[in-house]
Amino acid sequence: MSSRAFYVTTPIYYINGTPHIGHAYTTVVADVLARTARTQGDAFFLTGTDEHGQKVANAAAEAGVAPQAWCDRLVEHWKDLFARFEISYDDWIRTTEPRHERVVQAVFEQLRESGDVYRGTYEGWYCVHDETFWLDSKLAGGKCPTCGRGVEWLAEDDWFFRLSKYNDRLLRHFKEHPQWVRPRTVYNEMLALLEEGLEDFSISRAAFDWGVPVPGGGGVIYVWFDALLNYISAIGWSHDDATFKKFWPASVQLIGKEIARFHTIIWPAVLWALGEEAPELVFAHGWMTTDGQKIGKSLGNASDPFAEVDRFGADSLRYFLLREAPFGSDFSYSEEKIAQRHNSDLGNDLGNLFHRTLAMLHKYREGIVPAVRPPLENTSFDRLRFADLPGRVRASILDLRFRDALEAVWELVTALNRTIDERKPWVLHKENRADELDALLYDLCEGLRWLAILLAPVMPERAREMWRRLGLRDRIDANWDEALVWGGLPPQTQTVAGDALFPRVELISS
RNA sequence: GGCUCGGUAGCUCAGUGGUAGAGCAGGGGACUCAUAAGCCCUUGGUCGUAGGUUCAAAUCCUACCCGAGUCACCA
Repeated sequence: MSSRAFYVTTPIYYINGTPHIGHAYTTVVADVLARTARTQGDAFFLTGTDEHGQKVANAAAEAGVAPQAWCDRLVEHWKDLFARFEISYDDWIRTTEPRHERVVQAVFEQLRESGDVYRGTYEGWYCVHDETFWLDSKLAGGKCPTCGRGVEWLAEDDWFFRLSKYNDRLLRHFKEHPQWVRPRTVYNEMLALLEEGLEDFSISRAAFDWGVPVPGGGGVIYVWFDALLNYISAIGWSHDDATFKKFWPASVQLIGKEIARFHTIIWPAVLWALGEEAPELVFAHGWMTTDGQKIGKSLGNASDPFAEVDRFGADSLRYFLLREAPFGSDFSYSEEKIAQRHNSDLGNDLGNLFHRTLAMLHKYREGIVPAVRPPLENTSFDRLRFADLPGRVRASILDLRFRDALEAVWELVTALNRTIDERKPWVLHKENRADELDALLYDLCEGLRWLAILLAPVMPERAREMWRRLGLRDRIDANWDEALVWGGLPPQTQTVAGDALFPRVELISS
């Protein structure tokens, strides 16, 4: 990673409905990246909502309210959900905010002046429901191939973006930066599209008015063109150069794979048209599936994310989402799998390690972290083996290999559990080998302190609880290079006994 | 149909030329500080199929089978 500030974005979420677990997924991933990046420097984490377009207008009309009132109501669901998941976003952009609309119009005007936006006529079949133009050859029996509804012939004067002009540069960019779109399969798909050739496309709509007005009149700006610009409007493009230069180009832009075209072809072209750089990395993750089916609201198989948080806890869900599958590919989501991860990894391995260690500390030393004489010797715990652990964990996370990162952390969990069994503190106590017991208990507690710090980006709430029980007062999210030095746990710290960190949940058998 | 990716232990996956791996699940054992958790040992795979290249292939090439994705505007 460069020394420049870290900037991570999620898609802004289209609020024609309420959020499901898939939306939480993308946002949790971004949150883990941001929290990790903050342990080594400046970071900015942007998320938000996409509030324009005909579908939002329609949803509002059905609810019998004005579009803006609809958005104001819906956005609260999203903010509530992300609060439940402890999402530490630095800014929440709404595309209906004046600060955003001003930028969209400024972009439009600049591109109109430079000639990359021009006036043309769009003619073709149009599906109102999907806000989509269709070629005659694509229609299914005269109906919209996507939603099956009727289409109408539309001919309207629109503004077009000169995408074709950037075809060659995009090809070059893809060839020169084979890692800029991940995973590989999405990169290949996009490269294939580029090789087929790009056409200019319409970026305005005349048929409805819920959108950013085209400067000077002539309809509203196409919702996608509007939406993409959130990534730069929020960090000050055209009005706050210092902030913009600090964070752009984005370090990581997370997306779902269904919107890869917009983010890896149209988006860089628009940026280049503005004289800006493309993002460093666009990462398209896979779907969550149930029984091999994509989870989505339209399929009716999306579980209520609020209920899932109530059942398992936000941290267990966060852990599951990152640990279960390699990031990028689809993965199957089920309560059974979550319960298994929760009970096995979190309850048995981590939670029980924490619990048994503090229980012994209380039984043998009144819960007070021993002072070790001489410091940090006479222990069998091989801490040198973990000297490079923080670096490995951070590198894996920032490379979006979350599963690798968690597996690395679990090496420490396993090593601590093994050490207890090998050194048998209950024997040391019975035989009055006080120095050995002190040294062992100290190392175990110090290991727990490391775990709390390393896991804080993934499980912020439970990590804070570990921190509190360990009697620690300073920041859990301090710079890892300074905080993760063995021996950082102050002797004589009074710890707090308590209930299980991850109480077992019963597996559903149905 | 074209293109892309994948098919490795019951499950989720790692492994891209040199004697098949991890976690979970299953089986056995020793212990007791602990959420009947943890620790140790262990069963289990002709690496989708058929050919080919090579001293040597899960790993490279070809064909085929199966699954997923994508093919111009689906947050």
